[in-house]
Amino acid sequence: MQTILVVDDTPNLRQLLSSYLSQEGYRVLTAVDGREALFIARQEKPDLIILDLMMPEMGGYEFIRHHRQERNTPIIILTAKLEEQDKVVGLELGADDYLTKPFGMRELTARVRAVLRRSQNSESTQDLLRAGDLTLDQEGRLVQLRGETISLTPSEFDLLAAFMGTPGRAFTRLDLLNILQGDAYEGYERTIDVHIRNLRAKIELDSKQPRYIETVYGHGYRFAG
Amino acid sequence: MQTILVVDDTPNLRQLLSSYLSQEGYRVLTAVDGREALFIARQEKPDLIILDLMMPEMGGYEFIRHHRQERNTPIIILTAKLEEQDKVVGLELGADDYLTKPFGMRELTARVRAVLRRSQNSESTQDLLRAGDLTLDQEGRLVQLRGETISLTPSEFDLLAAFMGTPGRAFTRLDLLNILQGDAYEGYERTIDVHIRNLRAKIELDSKQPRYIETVYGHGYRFAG
DNA sequence: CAAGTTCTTGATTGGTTCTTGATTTGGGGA
DNA sequence: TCCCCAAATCAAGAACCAATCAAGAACTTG
Repeated sequence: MQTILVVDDTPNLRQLLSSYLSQEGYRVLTAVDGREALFIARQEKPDLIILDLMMPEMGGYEFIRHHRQERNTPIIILTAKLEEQDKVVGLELGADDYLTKPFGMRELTARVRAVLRRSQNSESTQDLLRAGDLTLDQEGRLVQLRGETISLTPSEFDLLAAFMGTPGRAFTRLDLLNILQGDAYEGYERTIDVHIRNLRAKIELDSKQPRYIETVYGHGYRFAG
Repeated sequence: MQTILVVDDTPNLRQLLSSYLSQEGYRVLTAVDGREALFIARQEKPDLIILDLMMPEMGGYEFIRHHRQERNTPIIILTAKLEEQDKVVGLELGADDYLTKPFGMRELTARVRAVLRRSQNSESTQDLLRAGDLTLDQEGRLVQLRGETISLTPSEFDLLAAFMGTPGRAFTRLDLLNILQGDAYEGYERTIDVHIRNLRAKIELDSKQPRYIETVYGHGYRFAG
């Protein structure tokens, strides 16, 4: 099932889109501004984002810029203004399509289907995760630190990918063991400590005061995002 | 240089689009109806088709249906009518975008660029793959290294084609086995190692320090791109 | 059908990574 | 501040992985 993230500050429109798209068989998430949208997009990795350009807090443009740094989820822009200028800027920024309000639901779903079909064919879904001066390429299993490719062991890479995939989450050691060994994990939680130690040695400037992988005392570890 | 085919029955519009797009650096061909468009498209294989839906002789819908049987060139639809109906049908038929008349030239070029950019990313059907001083011709199943044609076994060729088709991706051995034997693959992952070894012997200067086919420890192999 | 290729297999080797248990360091509550 | 438990560290053995080779099986081609 495909997931669509709707980002709009007006509750009515969120509600409308949400119910309509749900009926069409999509899983629909909503966010009220760019900030929340970024957060949800990181966690849920939606297949498509429908975005209102005019929003308080973090506006649409800004959201696109930030989000594009991390993923290239297709984006459909909603705009109230009929100005050509906006459309052009939006498309240049990397939006995949746009709709001017008011629009019909039939039209919307047609666009949604078209964009999703395209993005599935193109499958150039490069999974690039970024944080600070770290870049992790999931597809290529490559990690760069300040532009330099660094060499990680399989476990180190998998842990870092998990961390960067949901920055800010505090993982327990069991969570992490789970990631490394599947749910049939067994054995020592201390193993994780050693992997964390080795990872820190490779990516942190000062292992004593880690910038990326923080210790959550009594719980586990968290990636600062 | 990219080629755009403009299909419209009104000479004015053909002229306008043609001169504008030429200025933007595209090679522009024109056709007055669907019949002629099909003919030209077969010959010239344009990178993009801009199509007026309302045309005498063979109409826009019909053209799309016929053309899609042969290729999937991206198509932008022009429509005078503001009816939602048309847009929906057009998109369902496989158009990639549409514009309602009247439209601005800035808007048009933005769309053109956006659509071409998208289709280039997804163009995995490119016949000639290049990397460093390697050239792989999919259609002719030929590989050249520094201008010299080299001889690869079928498996070696298929592997190299897969690698060069998505450089930078880290394939697992199962991925590769899949490519060689279809999804009914069976048997030893070590088989892949041997193919890789033989491939390296043919294309790498120093198999110990491969420039093209890198080992991703604990995972598989990656073509450096 | 026979000769020549290509593919697969299994064993071996050298190297990397992971895990473990003991020990030291450090955080936080009483 | 002291005490307890959690986290960091270390080194060594175990487990794992990639490269390589040679021989036989499977496939192609004439």
